[in-house]
Amino acid sequence: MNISTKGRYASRAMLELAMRNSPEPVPLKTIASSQRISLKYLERIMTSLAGEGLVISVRGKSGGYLLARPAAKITLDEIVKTVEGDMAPVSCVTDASLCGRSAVCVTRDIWREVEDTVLGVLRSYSLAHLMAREGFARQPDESRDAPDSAPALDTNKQRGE
Amino acid sequence: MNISTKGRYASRAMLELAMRNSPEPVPLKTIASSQRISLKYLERIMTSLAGEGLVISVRGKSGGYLLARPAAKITLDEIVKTVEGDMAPVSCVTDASLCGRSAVCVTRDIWREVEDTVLGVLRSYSLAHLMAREGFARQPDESRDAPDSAPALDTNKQRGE
DNA sequence: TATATTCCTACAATAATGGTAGGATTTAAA
DNA sequence: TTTAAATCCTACCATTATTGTAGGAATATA
Ligand code: FES
Ligand code: FES
Repeated sequence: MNISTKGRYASRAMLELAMRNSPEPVPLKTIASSQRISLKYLERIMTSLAGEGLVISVRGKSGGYLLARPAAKITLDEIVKTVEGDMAPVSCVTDASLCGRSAVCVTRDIWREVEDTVLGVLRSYSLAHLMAREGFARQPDESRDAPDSAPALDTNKQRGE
Repeated sequence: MNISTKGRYASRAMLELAMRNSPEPVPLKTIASSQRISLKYLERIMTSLAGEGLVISVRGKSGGYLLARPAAKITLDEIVKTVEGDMAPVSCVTDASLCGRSAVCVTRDIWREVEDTVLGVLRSYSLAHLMAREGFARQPDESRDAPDSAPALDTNKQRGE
């Protein structure tokens, strides 16, 4: 029962992308250093996210990555699923032919329920939700008294694996 | 996101133990062959279940294993947890010191929620539930018309991984 | 005593994870 | 036009986890 570094790195990178909310593409060098993730590894991760249409990649100088949709429309299950691949805790849930007599298997339904439940939890969180948790939640009316020094985000914020 | 063979083998072995409902200890040789699990591997799995008090082991000739409690009182989460170990999808959920700044980490709470949810699903299934799904559900009043020939369970029933 | 069992520990083959390395390609800026 | 900064691609590799196997020691019954 593991969510590998890929899933966690991808989540953190996407969250940072959301928080920066930059109109210009953000280069991975920036995110890699702020999140302390190997650049090369992160490249591969982001490439697959781009392939799935969650981010838009801009090549060439002053290129980088942009969220493909508003942060409120990107949920964790999408991110985790694309980088982790199949989320079924047992392979036969996805492909019944892998197990001998899957038709009569009792536990299979339960593994399936486990998968559905996990994805349900992840689907209930969008990047916007996560941003709100970070304390960047002063959307509607500026009501909360924010610290004067704008929370800079330069040094490794939300570090921690 | 995986439940390894240990968790699945343990579940199937326990289910078979429940279905046999034998007053005499059932030797692993029997279960291993009926479930097509390596005997030596199964030994190790059952030993840890015994250590956790889910089954009772009887050593020596004509020994074997017995459920330590009625099938209705043993849930899947206990089985899976003991053989799989920590079920947290990310290690810092269990031990916060493993992640740098876990105090300010947003995603950590979510990984924790994932773990809780999975365990919740597993906890909602007892061995008795699983037996019922197998069609051995004639508990309360013998109302359902059971096949005359007692369902023998000898050949590999509920095979499939 | 012979036999059938659990218990214990060490080893090993395979697969998955978590990267690194080295470039090729693209594109904006100088 | 050149240079530099970025993504893209693919192959390799080290480490760890998984999934067992092997061989016997301990235990208890018949
Ligand atoms: S059929 Fe795959 S777990 Fe039973
Ligand atoms: S502190 Fe471990 S995931 Fe954030």
